[in-house]
Amino acid sequence: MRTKDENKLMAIFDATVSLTAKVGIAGLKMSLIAKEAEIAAGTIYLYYKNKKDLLNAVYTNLKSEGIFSVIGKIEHLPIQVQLFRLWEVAFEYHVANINKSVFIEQFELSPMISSENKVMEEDSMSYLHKTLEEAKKRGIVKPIDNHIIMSLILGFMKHLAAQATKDSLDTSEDVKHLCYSMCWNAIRENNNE
Amino acid sequence: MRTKDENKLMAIFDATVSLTAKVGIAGLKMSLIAKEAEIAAGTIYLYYKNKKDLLNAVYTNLKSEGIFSVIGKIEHLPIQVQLFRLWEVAFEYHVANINKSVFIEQFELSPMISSENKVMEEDSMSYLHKTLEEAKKRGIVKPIDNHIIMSLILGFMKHLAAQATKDSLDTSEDVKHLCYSMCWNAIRENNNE
Amino acid sequence: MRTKDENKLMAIFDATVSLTAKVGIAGLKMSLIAKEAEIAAGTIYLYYKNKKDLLNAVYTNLKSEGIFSVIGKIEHLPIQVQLFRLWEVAFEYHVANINKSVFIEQFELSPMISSENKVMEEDSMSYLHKTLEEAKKRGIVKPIDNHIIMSLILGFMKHLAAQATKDSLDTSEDVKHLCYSMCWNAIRENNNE
Amino acid sequence: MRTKDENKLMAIFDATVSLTAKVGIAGLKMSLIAKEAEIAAGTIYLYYKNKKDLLNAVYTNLKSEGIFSVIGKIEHLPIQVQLFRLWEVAFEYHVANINKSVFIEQFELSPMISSENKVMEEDSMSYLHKTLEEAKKRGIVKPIDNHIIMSLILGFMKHLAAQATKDSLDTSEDVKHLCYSMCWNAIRENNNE
DNA sequence: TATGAATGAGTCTTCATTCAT
DNA sequence: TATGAATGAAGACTCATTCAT
Repeated sequence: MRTKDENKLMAIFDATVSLTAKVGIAGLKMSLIAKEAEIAAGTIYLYYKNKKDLLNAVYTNLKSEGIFSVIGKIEHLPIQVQLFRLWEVAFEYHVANINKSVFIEQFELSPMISSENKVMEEDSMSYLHKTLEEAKKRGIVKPIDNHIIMSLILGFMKHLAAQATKDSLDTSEDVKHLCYSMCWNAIRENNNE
Repeated sequence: MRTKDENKLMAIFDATVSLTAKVGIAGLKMSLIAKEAEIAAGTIYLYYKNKKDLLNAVYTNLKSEGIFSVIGKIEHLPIQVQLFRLWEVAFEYHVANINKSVFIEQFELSPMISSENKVMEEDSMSYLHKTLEEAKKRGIVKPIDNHIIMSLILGFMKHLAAQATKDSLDTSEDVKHLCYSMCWNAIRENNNE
Repeated sequence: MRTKDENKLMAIFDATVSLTAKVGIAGLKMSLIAKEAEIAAGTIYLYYKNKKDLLNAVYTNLKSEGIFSVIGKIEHLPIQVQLFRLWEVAFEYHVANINKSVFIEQFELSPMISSENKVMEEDSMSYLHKTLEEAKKRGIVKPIDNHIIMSLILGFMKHLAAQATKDSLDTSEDVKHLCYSMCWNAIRENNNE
Repeated sequence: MRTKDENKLMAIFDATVSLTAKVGIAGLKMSLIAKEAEIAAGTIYLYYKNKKDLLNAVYTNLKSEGIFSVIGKIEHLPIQVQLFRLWEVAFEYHVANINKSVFIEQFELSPMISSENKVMEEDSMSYLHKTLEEAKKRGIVKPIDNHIIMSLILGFMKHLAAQATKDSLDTSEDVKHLCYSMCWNAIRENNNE
């Protein structure tokens, strides 16, 4: 492995993601990416066949990046605690990587997305999916369609993360607990109303 | 003489919004807009100075379009019912107008947004804002920062609306009630946990 | 003859000439001509087949307009006086009609000039031409090629007229006499040096 | 890497001037300039921001190009001889560079001229200006306003140069002497008439 | 491999001309 | 006949990609 090359590849990758968050997919120019990555425009073509290829490679990479890969063993914990850990990890990922979320969002609607990527299913959420199913089976969480539950959790999370970035909102431990408890109240069984 | 056709303005407007949802802001070409609006490319320039102007006009218009303008008098209703009505109207708007949401999202990050529009504050939500404050004052809703509450409501709503369009999810009356109750459980006081 | 039409024709003609002097042939737009002539753009096409036709018609007209048509009988006068009258008339024409000179100059180099007009010979000067030949024959004027003499006279005249317009130079009777005497000294026989 | 080619700048410059003389400012297209300069259309934009900039740069350059910069020391010569040298140099410049004169003339009336260039004063003539003043002071040249003298000299010169190009007139040493003597007779003191 | 000047296909935009009124 | 909105061909300009160094 040539370290030099790996660095350039990484630089191009990072430049692409962070620039998209700055100028949008419509403002993303090869020359800009090159400048951000501190290389020459022509150099990008030593690593990627063309712009479409570059963007699709970045996208594939981001999509297959497991959000929960950092999480340790948690199966032994009470399911409610498991859910909190998952939520927390996902939230922290979103706050720390809004650029990635933005890139994904922008790219998915762009004309450059390949047909393979168009059908690509986000699977980093399957872990959460399974845990929710388990919780429903045990009667801890209401038997709501997972699409809806995950819309609540992810929609809330992404929106908040976006706000957090834009308006530099506070994302302290307290806020995280509060937000999680909101989600929890929304989906848990027995709100005894 | 042919009289200047107000419909054309509308057609351009609609074409711009729906095309953006179809091909993204990066794929939005004047010639495409013209074709979608069933006019000649040059005609657009009778109504808008250039592409940037067109997009900014569409954006301004969408942003100032009051989501809640359709709502009747509701101040006399119990605040919980008011909140449901607001939620319902917003949700229905989002489902019916995802294209608009998509356009706004895409455009806000594009290099074509004018500096005036960059600072534009969405004010169609002030109604919801006020009602939430009132509810908090009365102790019906938890004293949570409105940014967070609205992130929950809007994030959830937008995500669900997007899903609904993409995967043609069901958005029946039941689903609406369910989703609203989830939101409500998340924010109401007295979940007696 | 419909007076109405004649007026419009004239208005278009005048607008074309004066606009060219204002914005140059490169800035001459049909819409501008229409506005200057206070008619609608489409109306021009009732009188001229297209832009090229209009400009060529204006050009032909200007070129065949005899500068000396206003001059009375002068053959009986001494040739020196004849020459002065010719010079004076030409000068006054140029000062009063710089726009026309400008149009001719600009149009002759434009891609819109027709091949017929390209070969068109300015014949309004033939009168001057003949008189000069006569003067040379009589030994009053030096036997210099008419091209050169007329370059002196016309070049000087046009340049001065252009200056006069631009810097609003004085063109009093005195100045005219001075300028003419300069020309005269340049071409007359017997400067006994 | 290909090094930025100074020749290209020159080629664009030359192409612009000579094309204007060929097709007029109204026929001047970026694609034509590129073809004439034997480069790609896009390449022009590496050197100039846009068409307006290119033309104004060419203009500024031409205007500040000192016609008399080639002239050697002549102050020690009799003023009459100095004047002849100046005239000769100017004439030769005009004959050799009609394209430049044509460009200047065409451009000054075009809508693309910048406001800075609009007020730009031709200063390459200040040398001639000074010499004329000196000659008038010494009583060699008639005390005529310099505007007028220079109109005679320049108007004559430009007209003749234009004729020379169009009708391939002879511009031999003899012709130059003849023309200069005509100018001289027009302005010198003591024509003892 | 790395560079960035050069290229030219593809957009945006203008404006002569048409056409419905 | 007169209008000016609408058209679309043509020209300006951008930017992904190539290529000489």
